[in-house]
Amino acid sequence: MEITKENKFTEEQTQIALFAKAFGHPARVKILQYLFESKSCVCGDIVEEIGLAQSTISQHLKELKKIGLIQGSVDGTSVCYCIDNENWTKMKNLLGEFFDQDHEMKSDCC
Amino acid sequence: MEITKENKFTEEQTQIALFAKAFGHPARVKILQYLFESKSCVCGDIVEEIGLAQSTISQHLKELKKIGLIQGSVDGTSVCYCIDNENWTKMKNLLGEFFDQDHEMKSDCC
DNA sequence: TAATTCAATCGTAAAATTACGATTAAACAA
DNA sequence: TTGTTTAATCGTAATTTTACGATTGAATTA
Repeated sequence: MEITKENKFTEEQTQIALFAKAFGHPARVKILQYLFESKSCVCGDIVEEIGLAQSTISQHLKELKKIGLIQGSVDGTSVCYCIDNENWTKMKNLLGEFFDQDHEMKSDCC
Repeated sequence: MEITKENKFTEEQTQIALFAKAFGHPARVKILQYLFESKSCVCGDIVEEIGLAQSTISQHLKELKKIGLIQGSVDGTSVCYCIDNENWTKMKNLLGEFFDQDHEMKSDCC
């Protein structure tokens, strides 16, 4: 998604797409589920859990961090990742509203 | 997403990612919003509305159809697209459950 | 200090996505 | 029948994504 075509879409449309993209790969879905379910959130544990190379997981974590869904805090030589609850809620509200469009459906053709 | 790595992820994780991917581009977000809001759902009108080439829109519509979120019905020389409400609901439930994980959060580190 | 551990980054290759113009095929109109 | 309209498909280029091994850098341990 280039910056140059942002005029074609609203901020909201772009933001929905960016959030959705974060869930658009099963590895990132699994990482997020793991962060919710597990007591541990250490990067090394995530690597073992998901079953992809360490550098690949690092890339996925970077993306999730960039969009704001997770945070990482350094703890010695390891890094602990966890859900950013504030942004998770924002995401839920934005996507939730988008999903609930079917309740105010105006269209009647087809 | 190759088929070969499906063993690394559950059906559910893969399905969540596939649905999310459908929303992972602002053009498809806009198309879906248009289909909900507008009385018209003719392909040509969508092309005008979004502001991308006809062939590009056709590709996006194909993806949305493939994942099952929309249906297309031929009407003369034009094609009328609309939301597949049954699958939209399935998607809402699946993604909604995924989003609501924060309510049963077990993790407490960080 | 030297060796070790952990995760980020680099470099790179393969695959997927996005976009467009051109062409095709089907339905309709003259 | 011939021409027109509409949307799908084809071919292709540019960009992005995904994945991996190798390297780096920071913190810890011996």
